[in-house]
Amino acid sequence: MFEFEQRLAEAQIHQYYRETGLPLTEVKWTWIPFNGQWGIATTFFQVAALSFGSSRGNVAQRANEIAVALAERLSGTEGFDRIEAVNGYLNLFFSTSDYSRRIIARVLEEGERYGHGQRLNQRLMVEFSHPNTHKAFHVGHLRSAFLGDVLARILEAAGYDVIRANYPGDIGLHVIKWLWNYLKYHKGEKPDKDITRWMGTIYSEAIKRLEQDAALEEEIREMYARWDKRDPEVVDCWKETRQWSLDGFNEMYNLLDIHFDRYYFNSMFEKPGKEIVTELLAKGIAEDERASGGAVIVKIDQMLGLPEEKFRVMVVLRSDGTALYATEDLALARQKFLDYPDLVKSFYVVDVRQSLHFQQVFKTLELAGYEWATRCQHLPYELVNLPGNVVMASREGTVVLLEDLIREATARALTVVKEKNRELAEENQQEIAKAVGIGAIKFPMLSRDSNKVVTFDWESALDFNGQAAPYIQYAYVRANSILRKVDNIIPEDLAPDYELSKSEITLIDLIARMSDDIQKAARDLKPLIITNQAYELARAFNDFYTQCPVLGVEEPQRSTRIRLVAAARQAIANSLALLGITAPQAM
RNA sequence: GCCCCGGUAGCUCAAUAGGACAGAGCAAAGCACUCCUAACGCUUAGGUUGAGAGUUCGAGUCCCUCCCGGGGCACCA
Repeated sequence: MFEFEQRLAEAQIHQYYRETGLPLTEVKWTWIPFNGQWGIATTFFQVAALSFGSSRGNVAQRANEIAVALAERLSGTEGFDRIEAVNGYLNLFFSTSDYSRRIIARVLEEGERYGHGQRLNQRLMVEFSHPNTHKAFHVGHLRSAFLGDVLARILEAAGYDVIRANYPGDIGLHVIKWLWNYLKYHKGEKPDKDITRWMGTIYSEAIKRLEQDAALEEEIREMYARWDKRDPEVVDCWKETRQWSLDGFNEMYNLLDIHFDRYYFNSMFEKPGKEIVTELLAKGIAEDERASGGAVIVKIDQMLGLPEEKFRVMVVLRSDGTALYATEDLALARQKFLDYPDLVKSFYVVDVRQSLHFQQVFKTLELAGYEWATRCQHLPYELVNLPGNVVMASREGTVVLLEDLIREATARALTVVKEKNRELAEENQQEIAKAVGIGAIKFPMLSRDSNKVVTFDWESALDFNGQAAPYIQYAYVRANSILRKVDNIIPEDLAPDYELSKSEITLIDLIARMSDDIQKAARDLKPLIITNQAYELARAFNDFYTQCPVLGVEEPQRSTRIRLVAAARQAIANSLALLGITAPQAM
């Protein structure tokens, strides 16, 4: 926003360094933390420390001397209202009127693109969600779905072209067990509603049956053999029932506003995976120990000549010659680069327990000579547990189903909506409840660092107060409500010619930081930077709302504030969009 | 045994590529609703950032050693 003035100041600082023989260190700007008037700041501790060379000196004192000298020299620079030196810091305060006018004008001009970066013409892939077909979808699965979706949104906003990929686990022992139970006890049945729940029920029933009677394992082996031989009955049944699961997932993805560009199915990679294993053997990277009853393995540490264990040993093919997850992951990684050779990065949003696995897969591919292997990156996240550190697992029955959570959250939101918006049509009330309920579910999973475990409990999941999505949505609604009263007619660009209050300045300040925050979130791959930003923005708006009347004040203050409200509404809307959270029109 | 991650207010979490007094929410106590929607706001209280040593002008952040918790380490995914 003030890039020009900033660069000018930078040039002058360097000029001063040259004249006084100080080292030409980079000038790093930070925001001045104080409220009231905004600006940028830089420190001179580093320069001061360097200036002493090997001899000693009082760094703090020297830093402050430099700051004072520069404050003197820069005083009067255009674009800055005030320049001061404090404790070795040089603070440059922007001219408030000019600054706020520029910010507001820019937001209103750029609209939903405000804060977004220039197109970089660099393509990325984010793989996330990867649900298992023939199983229930529970709350533990949400984290990957939300994180991946929001990362994709953030990276897009930062300027990348993003391919959103899904990798459903559509085959494997769990599917075989499911098919066995279905064909034996439920043949011909079809789910009508709540597909995913129904699929999950068939699966857990299979597990129960197998637990009760160990002899049934033989039937599972037979079923697996039939699958291997591509027995038409089994394959057809698999195809049909798999689709049910996918339909169920799609329903939920639509509800959650999550979309994919590309589906890779686990079942597609069995053969190509085995081909890669053959290749690894030919290249002498993998070792076939099947003759001695072992498996096909890659001794990664040994290949790399590492003295200590790091990547350990990866099994790439079972001793019976069948493929395992690792086999398929080798082929999947390759397929992604066959489809999109220009990928700058290929991200995998998968839980932290698979960290070693991915290191092994990527390192093995690197050893095999695939140069793109170094562009693969695992983005781990911690699990969602139940109180008492209980892991959510379908087999254990320790799960909270997504359907139930959405239903509960939406129902709770609906009672509040009905209470507060009696005059609204039922249909609109439902819509708002959905936006609020789902937003409330998403927010807590996005607002904590991905390497922190989330403990799910109903009470806090359904608590809409405080640092939560509804707070931000409410700020949006309030802004919207003011603007509706002026029929959304926004006054022409004008510079505020009254002294801005602290809450107006804070609000503008936060709006101004948006594009920095998006870039930072993209750089660090951290959605929580956006949840923090959105929350602070909402808080600043709520503060402004209570402190500054808009419609009841005289011109030109009134028009300026209407413009500010419009800019704030846009900024909040953009933040919510990045988080995949709907901004409702009323609450 | 080896590797990875966490430990910040009673609880749940922040802390911008080492930078200004470690900040929010919840819970607690009090205040506030004839005024653009109170799903809001204000005040108070609450901290030896797990412990110890180190690097630095400056450490919650970086190095080292411990303690506690979680996870991972050959044919599960």
